[in-house]
Amino acid sequence: MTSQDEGADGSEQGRGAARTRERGLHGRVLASLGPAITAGEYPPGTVLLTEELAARYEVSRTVAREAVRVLESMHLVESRRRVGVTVLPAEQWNVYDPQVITWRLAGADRGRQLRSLTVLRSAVEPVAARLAAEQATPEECAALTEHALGMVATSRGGQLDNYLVHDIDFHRAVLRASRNEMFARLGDVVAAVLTGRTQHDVMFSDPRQEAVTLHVQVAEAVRERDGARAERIMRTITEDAMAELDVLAP
Amino acid sequence: MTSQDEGADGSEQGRGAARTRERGLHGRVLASLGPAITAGEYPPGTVLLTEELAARYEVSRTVAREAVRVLESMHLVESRRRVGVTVLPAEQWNVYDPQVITWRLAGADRGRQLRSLTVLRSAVEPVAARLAAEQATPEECAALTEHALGMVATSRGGQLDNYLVHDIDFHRAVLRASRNEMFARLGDVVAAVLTGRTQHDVMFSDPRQEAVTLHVQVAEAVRERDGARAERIMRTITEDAMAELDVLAP
DNA sequence: CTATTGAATACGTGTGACCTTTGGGGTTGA
DNA sequence: TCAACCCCAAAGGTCACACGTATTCAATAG
Repeated sequence: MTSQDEGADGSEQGRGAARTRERGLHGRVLASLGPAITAGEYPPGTVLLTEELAARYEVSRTVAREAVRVLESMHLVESRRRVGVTVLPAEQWNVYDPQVITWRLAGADRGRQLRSLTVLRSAVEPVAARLAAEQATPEECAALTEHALGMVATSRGGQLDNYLVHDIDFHRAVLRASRNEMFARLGDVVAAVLTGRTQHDVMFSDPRQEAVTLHVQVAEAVRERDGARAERIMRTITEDAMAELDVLAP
Repeated sequence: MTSQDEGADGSEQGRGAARTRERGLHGRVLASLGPAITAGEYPPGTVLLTEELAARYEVSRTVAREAVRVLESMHLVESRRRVGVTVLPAEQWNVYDPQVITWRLAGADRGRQLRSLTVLRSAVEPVAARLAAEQATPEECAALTEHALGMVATSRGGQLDNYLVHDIDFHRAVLRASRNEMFARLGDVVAAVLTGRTQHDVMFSDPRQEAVTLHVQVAEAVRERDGARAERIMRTITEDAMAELDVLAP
C-alpha cells in the first residue's frame, strides 16, 4: 500500500464536524479562501479576480473557478462578468452550511458564532426532546440511557475528553430520535458547539453534577414517554449552556 | 463547435419563459440535476459519470465538473476517483441549503418537507418572538405592527395574495428582530412554507380571524417588551400551523 | 487461499484559445 | 446641459485536448 499522507495533519478529535476535507487542489483553495472571507478579511464588496486567485494559490484558472463556484453556492461571493468575484455581506451567507460554521468557529468572531448556535440549540433541542419522547424506539431509548450513563461514568476524574464524546452522542441521539430531518441535521452543529466549549473555555474542573443529572433525567423522561418533562429538562440544560457562555465570554 | 446555441436540435424554445436566472451553463445543469436527485430519481449509491453528464446536457466536461462541485458542497453527491459521482443518502443532504429546500418543495416529497419545516418553525419562531420582544428597536416594533395591521386589512374579501405578503413580512420581521443570524436566515424558509401552504392547500376561504388576531397580539407583546407573552402567542400560531397541516395533508 | 502486482478506468489538473456579456467612456444630437 | 447611443476593452464563460493520478478489479504467484 502506498503512503497515506492523510493522517499526517494530526488533530483527530471527535469524528464528524472536524473532518478536514481538502480533496483536490480546489479544496486547498477553499480551505484558505473560505476562512479568510468568513473572518471578514475581505469586506463586503471586495472584488477578487479569478486570474488573481489562480496566481496567488498557484493553480490553474479551472481550479480557481471550481473554488469560486462552491463559494458562490454558499452565498459567500457572487461572480459576475466584467466585474469579478464580489464578496457578499454576511447577511447573505449560508450560515447553516457546516463548512461555513466550521470556518467561522475557527476564525475571529468565534464568540458570536458560538452564541448564535447556542441560542439555536436552546430553541431546537427542547422541542426535539419532546418529539423524541413521543416517537423514540426502545432501541433509541436504550442508546440514550447508555450515553447518559456514559456521561455519569466519565464525569469525575478529569476525563473531559471521554465525557465530551458521550455528551455529543447523547444530544445527537436525541436529535435523531426526534424523527425530524431538520433537527437531525443539527447534530454536527451541536457537536461543534460542545467541542468548542470544552476546548476553548478551559474547563479545568469536572462537569457540574447537576448537568449530568439533568441528562439522565431526560433519558428517563424519554423512556417514560413523558414529552413535556423531557422538553422542560432539556430547556434547563440549554439555558444552563447559555448562562455558562455569558459567564465565560462576556 | 461554431454554432453552439440552438443548432439543429432546437430544444430551447422556452428560452424566454424558462429564464430561471440560472447563471451560466453549469446553472442549467444544476437546475436539472438538483431537483432530480432531491426527488429521489437517483437512489443513493447511483453512480453518475462526469463524461456522461457532459454528454447528456451537451456541455463540456468542465461545466459538468463545476455543477458536480456545487452538488458536492451540498452533500448531495460525492465525487471519487475511479468510481464516479455517487449520489449520497438523504440523511447527508444539506437540508438547510435554500437551493435544496426549493428543489425539494418543488418535487415529490413536498409534503414531508413542508412538515419538517413547519416543525422547525414551531421550535424556532416562539423563541425568536421572545428575543424580539427583548431586543427590538422602536422602528422594528413599528414595522411589526404595520405588517400585522396589513394582515388585518387584507384578511377579508379574497385578497389572499396580499395577505400572504404581509404574513411573510411579519414573520421575517420577527426573525430579524431576534438579533440572531441563525434565526434571521430562516426568513426564506418561512416564506417558502407560507407560500407553499397558500398555493398548495387551496385556501378558498379567507384566513381565520383568530390567526390574524394572534399576529396582532404578538406585535403588541413585542411592543410592550413582554417576551413571555410573545413567545406563548407565537407558539399558538405555529401549533395552529401544524394542526392545519395535519388536517389538510394527512 | 492469500497476497502481490499490474492494467484499465474515471476523475483531477493544466493549458491555450476563443466566445459572450457588460460596464464605462466617448460621441452625437436635441 | 443632458440625454441617448455606440463602441470597446475587461473579465468571466466555455471548450477541446492532453496528461497526471488514485482506485478498483482481476490475474497471477506464493
